[in-house]
Amino acid sequence: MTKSHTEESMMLESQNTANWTDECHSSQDEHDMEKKNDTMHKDMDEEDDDFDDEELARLEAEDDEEDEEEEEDGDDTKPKRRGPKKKKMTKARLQRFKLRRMKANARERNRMHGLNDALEGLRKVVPCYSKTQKLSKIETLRLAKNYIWALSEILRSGKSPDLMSFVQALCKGLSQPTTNLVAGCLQLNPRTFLPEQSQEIPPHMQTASASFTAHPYSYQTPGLPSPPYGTMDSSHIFHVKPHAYGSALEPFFETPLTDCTSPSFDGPLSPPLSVNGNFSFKHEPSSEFEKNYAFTMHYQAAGLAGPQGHASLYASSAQRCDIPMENIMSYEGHSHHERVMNAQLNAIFHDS
DNA sequence: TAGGCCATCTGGTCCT
DNA sequence: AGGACCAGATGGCCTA
Repeated sequence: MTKSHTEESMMLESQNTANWTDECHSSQDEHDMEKKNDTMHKDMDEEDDDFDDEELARLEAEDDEEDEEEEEDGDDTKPKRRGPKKKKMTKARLQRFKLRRMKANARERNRMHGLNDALEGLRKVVPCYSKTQKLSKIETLRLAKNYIWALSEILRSGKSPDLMSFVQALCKGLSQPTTNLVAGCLQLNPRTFLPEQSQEIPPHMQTASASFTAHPYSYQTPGLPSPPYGTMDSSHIFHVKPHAYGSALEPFFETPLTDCTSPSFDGPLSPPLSVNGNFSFKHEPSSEFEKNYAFTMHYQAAGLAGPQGHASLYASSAQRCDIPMENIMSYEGHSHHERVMNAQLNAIFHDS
């Protein structure tokens, strides 16, 4: 503590801690109560705000009176102590301290709520949003960082990466469950693109995705904690309706296609070609919505001003879709977000 | 039951 | 002096 002792800490020093906590009816009790009833938070916060000024003024007044009493009580026989005078822990001071603490707690709660709101906003704009299985805070930040990096890499190079390397970049350093979640959102099998799982990057990716796999800001996460929910069963991931091409898009990457109608694949993925069929719709967009919901929608939904460049960049490609929309998205019932996201990816891999 | 995640409280520090 | 920010501690909830 570099600052001189605060009044509160001095009081604490002079008080028996046990008595202190008894008198203060344990802040943890308050904490427990709060946890049980969320509405109580708001009540508490409001109470704090309403109560404070008046009460504080009253307590200050009481405090002054007691200070005067203290001075009168001063005993000349006792040796004078050096340093800051420790004020006696009066009832008024105790109350005042409690009051300050309550105010500080309320502020801290609000601050954290604001932080969480911001994080929730971030969750909504990273390419994997599920209300039922929310990304953890740390995973949200990691995914956001990867996403930013991946997008800026696209801008920087002016080239579209192939889907695999894009997803690899997104999933860099993410936990297995998050990777599965991202894969689920993208209708991919994480086994097919995760070096950690598949051990090696498929040869066709080594050339096409050099810049993407060499993540300059990649952080090594040795011993990345394995979350308790463990590996998601693939049945959670691939909620794709039966499809003319097979049961899911997963096989697309195990038996890659050059296009939708001729399921064969050889040679390296070149960005535009490689993903052409995978994120395409079979029908022409029938509505303005379908034509335009690409990136602009994404940003609008997030309450952000959509970057003009992106909007125009991605708008056109949404019209090249071949695959029925309803077959694209079905994960966890969040089809809208996923449609939007797939449209973005679709655009990314079409426009170069 | 262990471990991960989270919300909250708390005291310290810095800034205005 | 008071508020913002931060990090440590704690306990609850949830899932494997």
